[in-house]
Amino acid sequence: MTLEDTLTIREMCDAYQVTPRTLRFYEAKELLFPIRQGQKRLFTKRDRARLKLILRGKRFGFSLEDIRQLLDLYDMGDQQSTQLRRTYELAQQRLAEMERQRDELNEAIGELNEQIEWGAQMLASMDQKTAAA
Amino acid sequence: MTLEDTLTIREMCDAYQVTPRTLRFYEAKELLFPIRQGQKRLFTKRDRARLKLILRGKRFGFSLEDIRQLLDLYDMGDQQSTQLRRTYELAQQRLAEMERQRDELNEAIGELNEQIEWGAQMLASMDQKTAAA
DNA sequence: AGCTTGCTTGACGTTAACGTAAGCGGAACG
DNA sequence: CGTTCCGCTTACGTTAACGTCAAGCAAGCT
Repeated sequence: MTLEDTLTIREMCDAYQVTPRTLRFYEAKELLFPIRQGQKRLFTKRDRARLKLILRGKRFGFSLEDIRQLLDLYDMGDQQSTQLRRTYELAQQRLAEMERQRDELNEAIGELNEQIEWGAQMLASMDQKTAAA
Repeated sequence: MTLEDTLTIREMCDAYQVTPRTLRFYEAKELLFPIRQGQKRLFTKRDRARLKLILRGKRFGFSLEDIRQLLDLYDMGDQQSTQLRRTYELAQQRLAEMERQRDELNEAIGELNEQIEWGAQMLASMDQKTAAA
């Protein structure tokens, strides 16, 4: 029974496709805070929510350190406004950075497309030769 | 006089905003092939063309090893079309990957914006309180 | 008791793309 | 001739995000 609604390390691994090493690593980096039952880790609902966000962040190309900062934005209930404001600014910086990255990526996609078309034409002409022979 | 139309390592660095270490590194990785005059490297027109492509490739997020393969696409006079086709496919894969990343990034930007608005409203209400006091 | 299985904590290994420092060889300048 | 540049090679250092042992406890099965 999962009375406490917690998962063992292995259950977490199976559920999220990560290794035990990864989960312990994230704990060491203060991204997760599993509780202990004796020696063993038990991952709570909160840990699962955080892990989802961590994995999403990673797909976006954020570093774990960046992610740790963003995670704090989600948890903050009613902190000092100075602290909140600082985090707010941090989020805006990230956003600007992300938009810049997106724009560069779009530009790169355009250029790469040109290159590919170039290569495609070359391939087409070679195919013609091959077909002729 | 640049009779031979070659650049020294420092001229290259200034021209392309890279360090000497980087150029030597690229040579070691067989991305560039400067000729030698005694001990010193001299970078030819071909090296300059390749370096441009290397730097562009890096902006696209290719690894140096990927780039080395792509570079061969440019040099290939009339190689096997199989090889050319492989490289062409590699570029397309990369493009798909980049588009996927861009889409995820856009999604993330949207979500992050929501969070920020949330935080902004909270800040606004706190400012009102502060002003009232 | 003995063995296996699962989890734990170190601690060292790995990859990419360079940075950085040490030490040496010529060339140019005063 | 001494010093200052510039460049060369060799080689160790760096960062991120884990992988991969090593060694050891605790529980459960037989």
